[in-house]
Amino acid sequence: MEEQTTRGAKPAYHHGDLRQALIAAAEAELAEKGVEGFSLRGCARRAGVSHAAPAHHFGDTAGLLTALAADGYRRFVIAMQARLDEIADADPFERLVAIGLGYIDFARASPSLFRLMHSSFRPDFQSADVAVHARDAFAMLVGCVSAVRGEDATATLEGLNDIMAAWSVVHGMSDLILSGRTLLSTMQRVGSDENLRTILRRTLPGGGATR
Amino acid sequence: MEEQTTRGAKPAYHHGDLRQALIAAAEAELAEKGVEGFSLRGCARRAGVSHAAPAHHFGDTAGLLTALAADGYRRFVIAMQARLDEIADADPFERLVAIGLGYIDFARASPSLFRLMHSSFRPDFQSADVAVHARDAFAMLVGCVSAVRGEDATATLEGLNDIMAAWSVVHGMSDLILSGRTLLSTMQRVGSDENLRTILRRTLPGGGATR
DNA sequence: AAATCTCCCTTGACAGTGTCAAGATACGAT
DNA sequence: ATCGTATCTTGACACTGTCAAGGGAGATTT
Repeated sequence: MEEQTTRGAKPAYHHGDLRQALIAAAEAELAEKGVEGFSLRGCARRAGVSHAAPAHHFGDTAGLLTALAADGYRRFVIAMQARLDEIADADPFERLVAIGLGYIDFARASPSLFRLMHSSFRPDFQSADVAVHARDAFAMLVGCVSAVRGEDATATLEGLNDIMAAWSVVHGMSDLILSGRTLLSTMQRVGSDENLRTILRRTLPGGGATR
Repeated sequence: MEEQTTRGAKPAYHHGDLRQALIAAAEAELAEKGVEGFSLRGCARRAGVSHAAPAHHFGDTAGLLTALAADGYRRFVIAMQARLDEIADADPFERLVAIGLGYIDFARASPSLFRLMHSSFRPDFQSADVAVHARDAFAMLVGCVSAVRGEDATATLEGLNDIMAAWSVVHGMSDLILSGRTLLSTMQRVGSDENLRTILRRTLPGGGATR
């Protein structure tokens, strides 16, 4: 039974599964060198193949980075879902806080991947592989904000503004923590998980004094 | 009267003022190619000098990018100050909103420079030139948040959290707008200046329902 | 005024990069 | 068993950043 013609995890020709091995190598390369130090030939070396081998599977550097970003968004959704699963709480606002913490979890766990997904233009974000997971992530956000508001948040300007506000807070916190040159993030108290939760509770739409 | 020994705008030897010309060329290169497409030799070509000329003034690529980032932070402060100047309002909270709008102004006006300053590790952020202006920017934020709270915001955990929250909202909005792949920022209504002000008024600490 | 000095910049080279073309190799199918 | 095709390698090209060495113009000294 054939799965896919082009993308599927074809069993093994020479290498085993070079496509997957290259993605793993690329993630190591990315984590170690960052987006700006990323090298296609470096990935090939890590995987133990010739310098032109990646081209056959991914076309060019952008293609490999696109595959990385796609996998990143997939795991991004998982990270947010994990925070949702660990609370039995069905309170909509607490669920919004939870995905915010998951968002930050992901950024901290995979800083270079996060940067690739949000601050680079090298991957092709129009790619279907990326778009499908990115939309999932966006849908989680919209869903949680909608639940808090008790209406489809995309229907009204106020709802859209709440989406924008929630996304901004969480994304901004993640990015500031990653840049690491904030005086704040280096202070243990401010960057602690519990304190981040406090900030989110006070700042996310539907929380704070509004609550 | 000598100004500085190393950095001063020494009048002209062969070129006129190559150092300044290179910075201008570098900014054009950055705006056109982005951080990831930035090329030192490209800057030299733009300035009409040989490929190794920049090295003498800036050492290496990181040196030139550091100079760019330093100038970026300088103008970053100016952009925030401009928004402060245009309101006669002395209300502390409105002043906080104003610097937030200035922050976003800068990001929109110089997206690549903004990215260089916040999402790259190539410039040397320990450099004194960068640090001095970056600290000015941070001081503006701390000052405005402190004014809203009526106390030194860095003195208490709640104050630090307000700083973190305010910074996160504004930085996140800027970054999301730049990435441009948010459904939101493409919608005229959400990205409009007046609507951004509305969001900030509702989200920044000391505003919204708290107010 | 002439020679020297010093700084600015150029030239040339090297290792490394991404990408393309062509060839070798091994698997699956006929 | 032969063929076909997907997989990978080899080689080449233009490009990059960085280093070493040299040339040339202003300033300084004798």
